[in-house]
Amino acid sequence: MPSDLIGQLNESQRQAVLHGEGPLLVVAGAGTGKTLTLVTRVARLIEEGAAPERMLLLTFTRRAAREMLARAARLVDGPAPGTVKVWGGTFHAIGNRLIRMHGRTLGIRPDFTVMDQADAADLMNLIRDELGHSAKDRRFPPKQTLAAIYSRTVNAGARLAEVLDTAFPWCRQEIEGIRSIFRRYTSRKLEHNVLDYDDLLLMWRALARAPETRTRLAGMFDHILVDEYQDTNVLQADILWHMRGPAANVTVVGDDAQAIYSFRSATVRNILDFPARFAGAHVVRLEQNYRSIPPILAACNEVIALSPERHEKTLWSARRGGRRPMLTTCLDEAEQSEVLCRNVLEHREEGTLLRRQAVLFRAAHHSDLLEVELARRNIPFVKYGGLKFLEAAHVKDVLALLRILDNPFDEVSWFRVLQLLEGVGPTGARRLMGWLGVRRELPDAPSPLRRLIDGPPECAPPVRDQLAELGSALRDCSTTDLPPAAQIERFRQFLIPVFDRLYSSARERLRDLEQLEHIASRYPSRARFVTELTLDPPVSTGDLAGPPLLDEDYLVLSTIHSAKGLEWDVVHVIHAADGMIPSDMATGSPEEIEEERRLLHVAMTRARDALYVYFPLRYYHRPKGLEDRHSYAQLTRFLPESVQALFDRRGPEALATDASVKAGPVQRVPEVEAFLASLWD
DNA sequence: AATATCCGTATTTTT
DNA sequence: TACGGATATT
Repeated sequence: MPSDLIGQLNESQRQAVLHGEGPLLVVAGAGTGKTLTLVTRVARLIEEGAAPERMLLLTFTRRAAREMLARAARLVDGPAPGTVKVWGGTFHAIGNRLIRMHGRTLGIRPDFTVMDQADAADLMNLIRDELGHSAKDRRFPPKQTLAAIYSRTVNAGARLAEVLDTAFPWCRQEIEGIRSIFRRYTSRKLEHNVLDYDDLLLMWRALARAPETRTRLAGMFDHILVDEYQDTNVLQADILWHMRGPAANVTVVGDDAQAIYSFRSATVRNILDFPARFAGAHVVRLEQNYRSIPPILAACNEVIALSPERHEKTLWSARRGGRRPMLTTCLDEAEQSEVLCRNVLEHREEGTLLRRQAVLFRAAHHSDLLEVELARRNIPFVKYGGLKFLEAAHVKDVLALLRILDNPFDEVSWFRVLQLLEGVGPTGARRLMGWLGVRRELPDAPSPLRRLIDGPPECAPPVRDQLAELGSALRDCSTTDLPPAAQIERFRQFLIPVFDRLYSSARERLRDLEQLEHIASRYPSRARFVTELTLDPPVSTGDLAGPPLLDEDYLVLSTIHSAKGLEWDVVHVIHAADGMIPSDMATGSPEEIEEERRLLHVAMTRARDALYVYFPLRYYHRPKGLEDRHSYAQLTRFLPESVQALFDRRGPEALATDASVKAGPVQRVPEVEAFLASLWD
């Protein structure tokens, strides 16, 4: 390792990089060079002879893992071929790999399919119907809620009753029904060779604990490094504990002031308890911020200082000068979009590329209006977070077809696919599934896929013909070794008439399938493609059809959650109103509110040179309606006077301009009225 | 009995 | 926008 690399680090960073054997906790505030430190540590370990293929780098997203490994490779000596052998990815992605390698010991076949949360919800729904909880006499939690309750319970390792009490009190009376659904849900997944997200962690932990495999797993890695440790949950901490190996060379990096994933059962206790659990852990704190100019950092510090919890760091800036952040009060959302666009373009004029600027918001739909305005002004953008490509109905349709080929006993996929046929609804699909034998009664039952291909069942001719079509599409894709892209192409042919019948925007949806085909062409096998798509879906949706070309400039729109770990020169935080941040879905308990405060802190600390916070005064309730129903919002409670004092302020423009120009309630213009009257009265 | 269709509503955040 | 619920249609 070139010594000047070490020389560029500050004292704390150097300590973290040079730390020898044993557990290490790096408490790293926002913008303190956490990634640089982690990457340099990886590079140094390799330089000193650590085997890359015996290192594991766990990050929050695959994107982060890829980026870090690429940077580490550059540090070692150019794009070193050795570095890419480092195991890197999310807990879920690594779990997926390990379970495919060693799962047989637990009775899991290596060709299992992975369900995303929407699939999990669909299976819950299927079971809910079976158990008769869909009766209308009383309301039972809807499928997404069931999936959410399940996931939270499993990840927290808590009793169902407890989780219901604390997080889902309105479902408390239904606990018996929920329990019976969960029981069947669990066994059903095993029978059908399907794992959900949570299983990837559960089974990994089971492997790491099982007498037959635990030594092998704990012996796989000499070094394990975990990024964003404050956002891991109990299950993940357990996994780390069991995987730690004899030397316990475990490095975790995190910041309790940036914990924003408690809805996924993440707990800051993991980071707080790390020194106790991993005895002899060395602790390093990074407090020097290299990212933001001092006035921005001052505002960020003040926001988090108001948190009643103890955050033992105060960040100080290594940079000088700069302008204070701007708090802009807008009349309404429309004005917010307008002012924002102007600011964005102004910065671009001054030389800040659009992609060095980001708009951050609490919930995915908060940018809806802005997106319209950006499109109108021809400002290109990419949106991260929110509805994913593969949550769109048509993408799920083709994915279900692909899944059936890999796992002919995938109930959820059959249920979806069969309902694509005209004249087949939920009931018809269930009957057909019975005929196909999708619910595997015997361990070595014949494949439903074979049954369909060999000859359609006795049923009404229109359905039978469509089944034959479906069968031939499935056969074409299963018997030859078509590459994944060609299989999608084949299914697209099958889906053209289906989409025309089912969806109003059939053409756009079919275009999306071409997009999918394009993505698939990068994958060697269908199974790989489907799994990787589930674990690491493309980020943008719909009409944007794929990532913009690399040399194109685009503004970044992102939920605050998806902005984690990233930075931009100019950051715009919109909807800084109570009810948005904190979301009024999250004001139930003090803990929830504190998490919302950290969320705002995370958003603000993404900014390097300029920070804008926008607050619309007025919200309209019926976007479509003609009536002018609106209410007035309060500035977010996280920006009280003491924090506002650190901002420059700009008021609502419409009020600031000359009073006579201000648009009142609709004006009467007699001349126009008279003209119109002449046309139709 | 099953499917199609319409309407109102509520909608966080992610692997 | 997608879901659940209710009603209309086959």
